[in-house]
Amino acid sequence: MRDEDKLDLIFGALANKTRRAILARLAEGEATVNELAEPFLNAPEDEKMSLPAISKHIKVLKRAGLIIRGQNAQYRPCSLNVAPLVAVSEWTEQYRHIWETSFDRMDTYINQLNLKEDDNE
Amino acid sequence: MRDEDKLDLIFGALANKTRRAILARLAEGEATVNELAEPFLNAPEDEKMSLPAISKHIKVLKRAGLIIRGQNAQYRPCSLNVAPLVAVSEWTEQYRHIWETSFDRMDTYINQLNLKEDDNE
DNA sequence: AGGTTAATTAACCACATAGTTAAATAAAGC
DNA sequence: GCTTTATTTAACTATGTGGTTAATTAACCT
Repeated sequence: MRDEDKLDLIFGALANKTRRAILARLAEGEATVNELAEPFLNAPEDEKMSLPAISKHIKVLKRAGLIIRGQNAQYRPCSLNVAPLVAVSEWTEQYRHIWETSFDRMDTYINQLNLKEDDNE
Repeated sequence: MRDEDKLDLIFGALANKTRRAILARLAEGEATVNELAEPFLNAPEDEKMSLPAISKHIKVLKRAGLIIRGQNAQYRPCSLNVAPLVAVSEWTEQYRHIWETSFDRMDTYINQLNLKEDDNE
């Protein structure tokens, strides 16, 4: 698979709040699926989620290379792999000169305006 | 919409090679839909794409706030808005200390191994 | 008014995501 | 061997993505 195409999987994996939360948790150290799921099992109604749902999210993260699975008895702990995040960082770097050169604050302003308009469409 | 949820749209918009190519083109200056579509209309078989396809991609990019539309006669030029890219950059920054502290090269190595294994699954 | 150009929308298809509940697998511990 | 614990898979539903071709809208130019 080409590097360019890996970015599809990586960005796709990051395009979900639950998965980003899982990564944030893994940044503090490896965890089992149950540990990762725990905060979602007993969560406010609108954020509640089942174990298989988390299991699927983990699959997506693994496919993107963002996590590595271990094996320890019946536990299959997840740990964060930062390499794809480095790839994302490098990708965004190519645009840095644009927002550092000139219309930084103005762009931000227009963007906020723009998102508000979108809400009415 | 919360900032956290905007990231869903932003990462989702970036999770596609065609859309990233459109952004790369826009980094060089504003362009009309036809101008953006041109390289895809006459492309090698496997990359060929129609105008409406590009139009849809632009819609996704606009929803994520990555492009701003102008209006000039029947032209509706697109221009890049970097604010969401700044948001992505800031999001990845929170992980930088992890890959800068220790197992940088090792993580990368494991990741590559990992992706190869995935191909066989 | 009629035609050209730019761009979007409609209607459709195939497939992926995101979730559910229920069943299956795998290893551990009596 | 049977039960418990950890995790995944199956089967299903609803919705989003990514593409197509054909039709529509919008503004310009004679």
